[in-house]
Amino acid sequence: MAAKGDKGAGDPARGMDLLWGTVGRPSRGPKPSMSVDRITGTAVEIADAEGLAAVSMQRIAAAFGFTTMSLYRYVPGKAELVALMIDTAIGDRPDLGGVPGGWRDRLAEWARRCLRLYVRHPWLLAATGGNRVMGPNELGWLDAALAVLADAGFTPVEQHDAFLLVNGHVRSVAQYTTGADRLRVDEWSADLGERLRRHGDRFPALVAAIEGGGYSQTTDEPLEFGLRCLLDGLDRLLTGRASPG
Amino acid sequence: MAAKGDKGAGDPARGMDLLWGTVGRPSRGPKPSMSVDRITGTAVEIADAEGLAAVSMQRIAAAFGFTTMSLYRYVPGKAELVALMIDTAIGDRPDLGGVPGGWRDRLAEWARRCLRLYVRHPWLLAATGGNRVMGPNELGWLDAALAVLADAGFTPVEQHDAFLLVNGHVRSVAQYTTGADRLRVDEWSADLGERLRRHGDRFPALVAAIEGGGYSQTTDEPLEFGLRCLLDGLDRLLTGRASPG
DNA sequence: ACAAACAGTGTGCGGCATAAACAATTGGCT
DNA sequence: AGCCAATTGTTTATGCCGCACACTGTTTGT
Repeated sequence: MAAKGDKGAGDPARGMDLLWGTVGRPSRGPKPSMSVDRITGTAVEIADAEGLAAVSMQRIAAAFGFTTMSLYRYVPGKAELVALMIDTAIGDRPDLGGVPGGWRDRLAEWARRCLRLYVRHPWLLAATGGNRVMGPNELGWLDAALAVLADAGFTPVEQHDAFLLVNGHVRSVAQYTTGADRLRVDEWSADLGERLRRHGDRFPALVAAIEGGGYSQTTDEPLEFGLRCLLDGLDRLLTGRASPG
Repeated sequence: MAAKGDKGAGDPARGMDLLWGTVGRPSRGPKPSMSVDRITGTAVEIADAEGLAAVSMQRIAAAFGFTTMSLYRYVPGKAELVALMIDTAIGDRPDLGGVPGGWRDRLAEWARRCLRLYVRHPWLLAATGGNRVMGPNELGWLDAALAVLADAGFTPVEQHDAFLLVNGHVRSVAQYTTGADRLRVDEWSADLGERLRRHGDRFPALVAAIEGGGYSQTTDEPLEFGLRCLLDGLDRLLTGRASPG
């Protein structure tokens, strides 16, 4: 008889407890052969190596030599497992205390470390695509950024909007640089170039830009360009308020 | 015997021809009951109403009263169909000729219309997540933005980086506002609030920001805030170059 | 000693994309 | 007019996927 407050393995609310590490281990019963951490860890390894699509319950279980269904003794479902993967890959909040300079340098450093995360785990972009519940580590990163912005003198709403802005830029650069299916893109890019040359009059600005210097090749250049613009704009907001004359 | 230049229904290179409308209709054989346009159209309708996950070959075929496999006579595979859906949903390039004001106003108008696209088709965000080949309509939107930036006096590389910046902001705001699985989020948000209150010391800036005014409720506010910052930063780049004294 | 709680297995369902072989239809060419 | 080749739509089957359910065996509190 399960009490109404129970959180069995199949309880969807257990996902939050897993995320926050507040899970009570049972006393009776056989000792578990695996653990949520080890399952999540191998899932992240698979995703890092072969992409998020390669992460299936069967694939993870096979890596342990167990059956697929055994995983459901540890994790309520795949959605919860992905949430765990995300928070694991994100890791501890960045320590921006030792960053020299002002709030601009600290926020820029936050962005650079965030981008490094997306580069290390290319699947993170797709996994964090939709609206979802943030885990403690993700909240930690959010808090670190908000702390910098609050210290700089922005209001709560401005902190929120500024975070959305910086985070969006990092994700945009990450998407531009970390190509998941580069192979198929290369396969078609020749065809695309051909068509662009044929329909050049339909895309004059695009053709002109490509011929006039193309696009950035390095990862850092687009990130730093955007950061400079962003921080300049945010700075203008602050200075305009400090000296309203 | 298929010649080496042939593009049958199963040929993956046919995807590009479908995207660009350069497809030769056969003369022999029965008259087709469906068309690529109608298939793509209903696929978009399904995605608009029930999300991208609801779009399956069987679902589309059932909407026509045909079998699943019949679709493969028109489309090489699902990936190509999604590409067609994207370019269909994006639609014709925006006409920014009639927008009063300078390049700032035109670029802002581009961003607003782009956001409207994501609001109208919430699945577009996820569908355009990874690296992929852009269709003619998407290239048109890109060209429209590059034209504004080129006219303002930015170099080709700057045009590219600035586009990445603006586009990223729009996508960021779109992700924040258009919640796909809002239900499950709401289901957990109460639990999250409880945990935030309990672990408040771990996220001081976050708690302070929430208690001090929360976050933006409207769609427009975060978009306009970010746009102002972005355009200010871009403007500074131009004016700094015009008067280097 | 016994029963409750738990771990891992086996089986099976419904859904997904898609490959292959097939019958029916149509038009170009002789 | 008639044939053949090209094309359409169907049938059938394969191999994935997440996951529900019933079952066996193990551990531990009482």
